[in-house]
Amino acid sequence: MRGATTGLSVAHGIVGIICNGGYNINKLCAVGEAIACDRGRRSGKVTVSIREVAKRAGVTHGTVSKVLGGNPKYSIPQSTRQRILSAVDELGYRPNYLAQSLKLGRTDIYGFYSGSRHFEIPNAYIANILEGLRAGCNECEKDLLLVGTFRGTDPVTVYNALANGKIDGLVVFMYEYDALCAALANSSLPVVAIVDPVPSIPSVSLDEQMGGRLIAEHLAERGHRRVVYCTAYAPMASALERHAAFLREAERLGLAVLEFADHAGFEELDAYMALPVSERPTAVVCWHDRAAESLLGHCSDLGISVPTELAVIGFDGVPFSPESQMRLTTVVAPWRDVAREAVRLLDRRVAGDAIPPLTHLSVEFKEGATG
Amino acid sequence: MRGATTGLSVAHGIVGIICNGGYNINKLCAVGEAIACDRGRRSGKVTVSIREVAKRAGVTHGTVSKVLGGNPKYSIPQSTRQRILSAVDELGYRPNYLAQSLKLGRTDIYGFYSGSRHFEIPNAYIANILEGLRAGCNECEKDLLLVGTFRGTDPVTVYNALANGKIDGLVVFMYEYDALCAALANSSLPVVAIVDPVPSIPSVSLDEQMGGRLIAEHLAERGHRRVVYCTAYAPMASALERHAAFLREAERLGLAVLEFADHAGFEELDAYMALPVSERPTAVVCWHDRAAESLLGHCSDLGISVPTELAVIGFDGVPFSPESQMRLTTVVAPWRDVAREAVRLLDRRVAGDAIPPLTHLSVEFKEGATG
DNA sequence: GTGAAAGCGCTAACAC
DNA sequence: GTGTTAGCGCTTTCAC
Repeated sequence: MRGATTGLSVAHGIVGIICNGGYNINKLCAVGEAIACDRGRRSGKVTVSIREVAKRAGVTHGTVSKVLGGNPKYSIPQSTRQRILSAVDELGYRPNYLAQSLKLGRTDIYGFYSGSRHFEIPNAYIANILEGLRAGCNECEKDLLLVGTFRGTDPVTVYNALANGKIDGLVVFMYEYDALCAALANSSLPVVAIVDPVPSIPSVSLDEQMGGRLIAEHLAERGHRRVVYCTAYAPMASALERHAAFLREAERLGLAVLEFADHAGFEELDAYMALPVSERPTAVVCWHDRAAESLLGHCSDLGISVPTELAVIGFDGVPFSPESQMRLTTVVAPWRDVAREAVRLLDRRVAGDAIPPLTHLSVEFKEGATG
Repeated sequence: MRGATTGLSVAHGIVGIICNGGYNINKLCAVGEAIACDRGRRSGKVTVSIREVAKRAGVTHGTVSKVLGGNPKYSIPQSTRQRILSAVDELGYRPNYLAQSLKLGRTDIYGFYSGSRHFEIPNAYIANILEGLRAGCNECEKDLLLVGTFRGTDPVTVYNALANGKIDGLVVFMYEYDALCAALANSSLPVVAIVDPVPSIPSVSLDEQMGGRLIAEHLAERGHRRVVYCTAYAPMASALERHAAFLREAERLGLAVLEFADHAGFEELDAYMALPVSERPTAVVCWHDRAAESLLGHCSDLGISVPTELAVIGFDGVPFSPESQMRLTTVVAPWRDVAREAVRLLDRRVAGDAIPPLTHLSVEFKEGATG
């Protein structure tokens, strides 16, 4: 048995040793800073500014700025530069981002705003989107600001919270009929929409046509003739487009399509299932995996065997942990990539490039055990 | 069958109708803004400032500031106030956050930084932490900045990126032996650590003592005599503390404990399982659910039946979707609450209150089907 | 090569 | 009640 308890008992000691040994603490916790700790934030000067560095180095603050800015256009001799850098070190000077940003009109922060009422990060679909945003921001070296929803729903207030200089660009996730869209579209703030494409805002979304088509083809191939489509609780452009594509393809393939709405419970579906066998649907296409999972529960409750009696097809395919994932037949949507691509486009847009109004990412049919 | 296709075909039309009908577009997309769109950001003045509002209202910018600031200390007559508000409306003025923040020394943004190399949002554990941060920030009306990791690992650089005025407070998630800790502890930036407690930084974490104890008690109750503890890949204070608590309690209860490390594969465990029955362990306690899930896979591969031959206990209990979650016996950790509590404390700290150096949240034993 | 000065947009103390 | 002014910390143009 190994001595893990020993490791624990000295754990606090380790901190001091490693920290003091490894780095110049003066650089991290400088004189000015220590004073600041004592006084608290409100009583007087807390941070050391460029002017104090200048004084200590015997130059003016303009010169300090030139050295620190690193613009090769100004040639500052090594001696002065060295004096300034020493002063920076000794005083523990750190440039104030706010002042810098105000002057430069740039914050190096991208924002994300979701108007969705159903926004919950542990929802794997959302988590993947956030991960994509994070990855994208890391790539282009920006921090990511999650703009809070506490401001309510008044578009003017929300817009003001978004377009006030705090961020250099914005990724949004909202319905195209949100009043905010018009404002953002006309704003000078670079914006990219994800998931639900928004007209007049560059958007990154799934190839919903492909999604709808793949599902219809699969069902037809499997010999289904009558199927049910379970629609979204809200008229989201992306879901509608997939729905329409599905219907088009279903018609072409001779599939009869019944419908019921996700939010309305299973009464309608139950009614369909009570039809005589000749008229009874043999598959349900759900607008997303969660609806499909809930339906599977319902089938299990009613003793409907899946997929023999009823096939169930989802849409999303966001991997939970591989082991725990249900073997749902679904269409895998690259949410992570959607978000990351959005940030990449945003970055190009911010840099002044033109970007495509609409970017579609392919989806992939994934045959599971439910249909 | 319902006509969803109709809804789709007019979808784009809806935008205009709803947006124009519902709100004052001038407020959202004002004159100055429209011009800005044309010119782009770099060519000249983009935003309308308080001075332009002042000019239009026939007052000075100081007066405008007073009206907009809403400080009751200054009493501005209705007539002037009205003129100013109209000008604000007509010009589509929005206060510049950067300027405001620079002046006030406050950004209304809380930051989150994770030094962990394993930071991936789709990991349910992380997702729940982020959700807690989001909820907490929403409660105290702050935006949440995810500080990127692209700056590398040099503590000076990272520290500069954190303590530069960009945020009012910080929640961190890192090992206590990270060099950054010392810097943050001495910084004037209010900081709260989560998950792994950091000495000298107020921390919110789980009651690991309780976690370790609950597991040992459960195993003893179930009649186990020889168990294996699967340890973390890194010496995290929280995991070490739980481990130690488990060992203590196990000893008290007369449980023999073998060990193996998560990262080292299953060779050690296999060796234990090859022992004669009298010496063979009957349960494995994993330092977190992921390790447990992976172990379950291993057992399944080797034909070891769980929990008959070997009980498997996890730690985390973050719910994936309820339907898809494995029925793992585990200890449920309230990650969401840990993060939310951290933000609440941070908010109090920023307001000037004293906050406890250490906050522990209770965990809950959850009996599943694996032990 | 370095200094002086203007100004980013805002708030707040002080004067009238 | 309103105007004036200083200044938050920084960058950058223009003199010297």
